[in-house]
Amino acid sequence: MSKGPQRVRGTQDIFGEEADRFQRVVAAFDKVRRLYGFRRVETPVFEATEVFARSIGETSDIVSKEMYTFPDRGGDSLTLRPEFTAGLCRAYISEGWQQHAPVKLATHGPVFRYERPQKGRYRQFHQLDAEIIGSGEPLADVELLVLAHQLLQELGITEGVMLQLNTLGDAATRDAWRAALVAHFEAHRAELSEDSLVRLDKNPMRILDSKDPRDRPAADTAPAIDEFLTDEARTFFEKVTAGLDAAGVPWTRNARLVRGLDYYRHTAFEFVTDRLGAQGAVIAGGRYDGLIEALGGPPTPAVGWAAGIERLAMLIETVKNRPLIVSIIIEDEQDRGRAELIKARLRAGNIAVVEAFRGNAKKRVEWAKREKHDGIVFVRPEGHPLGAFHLQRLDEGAGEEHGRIRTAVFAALGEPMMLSSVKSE
RNA sequence: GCGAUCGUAGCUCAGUUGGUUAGAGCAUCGGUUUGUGGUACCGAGGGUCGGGGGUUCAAGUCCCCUCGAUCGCCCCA
Repeated sequence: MSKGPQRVRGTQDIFGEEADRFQRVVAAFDKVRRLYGFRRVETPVFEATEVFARSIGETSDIVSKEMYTFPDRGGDSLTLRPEFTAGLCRAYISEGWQQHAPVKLATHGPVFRYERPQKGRYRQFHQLDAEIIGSGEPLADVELLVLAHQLLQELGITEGVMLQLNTLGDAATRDAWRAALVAHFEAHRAELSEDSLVRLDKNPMRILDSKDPRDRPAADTAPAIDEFLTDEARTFFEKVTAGLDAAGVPWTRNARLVRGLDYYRHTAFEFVTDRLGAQGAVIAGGRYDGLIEALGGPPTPAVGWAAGIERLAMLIETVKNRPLIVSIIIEDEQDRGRAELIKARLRAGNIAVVEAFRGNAKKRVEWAKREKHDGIVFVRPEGHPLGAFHLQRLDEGAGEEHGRIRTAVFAALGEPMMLSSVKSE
């Protein structure tokens, strides 16, 4: 189409109402995380490649195919963060945050994955992230889930999103279950899809949630993890579910919800919607008690989740209750001084004021209407018999709104008679 | 990496079985009427029809390649 540089694939320029919704998600998260005592942290957008490679497993082809990795000038390999967790764990180790343990952390920002874009999926996208590092208590899992639930409530996402919950058990449980799964699928090798035959070697648990109908019979008859839960693991999961019930957070068990990497233990969960096509997970997380140790730190239990800001933003309504905004229109630049005074007073009164930079009065009126401003303040010439300005309200219907803009503008402009007089209704 | 659909002015789109100088609305710019409760009037600028190649007397319209978009598969830390 047009010449000049183009947006690179999988990136987005977020503008206008979409940007407002994006910001609303972030604001809600910031509000809620404070209510739970999560501390805001900022970590680098890139890390040594090793941080992510070790967190994901060096053998995984995620590392080679789906991360933005590049050498810096000194020859070190760096990687744009594909998630927050690994970087936060690195910081926990390298910055001595162990002294704060258990520490509750919240952050948000861009993350990067080299993937094919599709609905709700970008190469640079944005996440909210909450982690509790240094606590192995089921209470920590519960608190994160209640926090996530409240975030959705805060955003008005009350329908069409369900919390799916599972347990992966402790290390002993996981190993036993995995072995049983492999044995089961090996026995049904002939029935599996080509994709699942590959999964059998690389990531057998993923066969459980395969979308290929050919895999369903074998997947549906696969041994359930419950048969392998140790007493400790079972007790842990029961405490989590009991906590959710006590907090009034609805959930459903999804025994096929799995995590491929070995350091995941116990709780795994996703808040899932059917409103976003194939990318249905809006908040996902779990307990990763083995990760920090894998990164070279001390054995440290931890649990956390991440949420896609774009996906949440797609689920919320247009921002309502925006602050009042008025257009100011002057007819003659000679009135500039008075106009600036009025603008300053309105803004001091918490009323947003904008002024079209060009066009005659007619065009400016049309612009204000098009932009759906709440009103127009016409600045009158010096000595005008009807006063210094005239307020025209542009709001639709809503009688309450009518009064609101009038009251607010007159209050902000203070003693209107000092500016001259104000036209009454 | 794979598949399907799509790609015409800044934006949203029309463009008949391929046929003369490619259209509309909105936006932009200019002017008229004006002096104000979302649509007054007139006019103008703006497109090598994503890019390249091919078929044809003739291609926005057909074929191939390429790039991009959308949705899905794989993957999903």
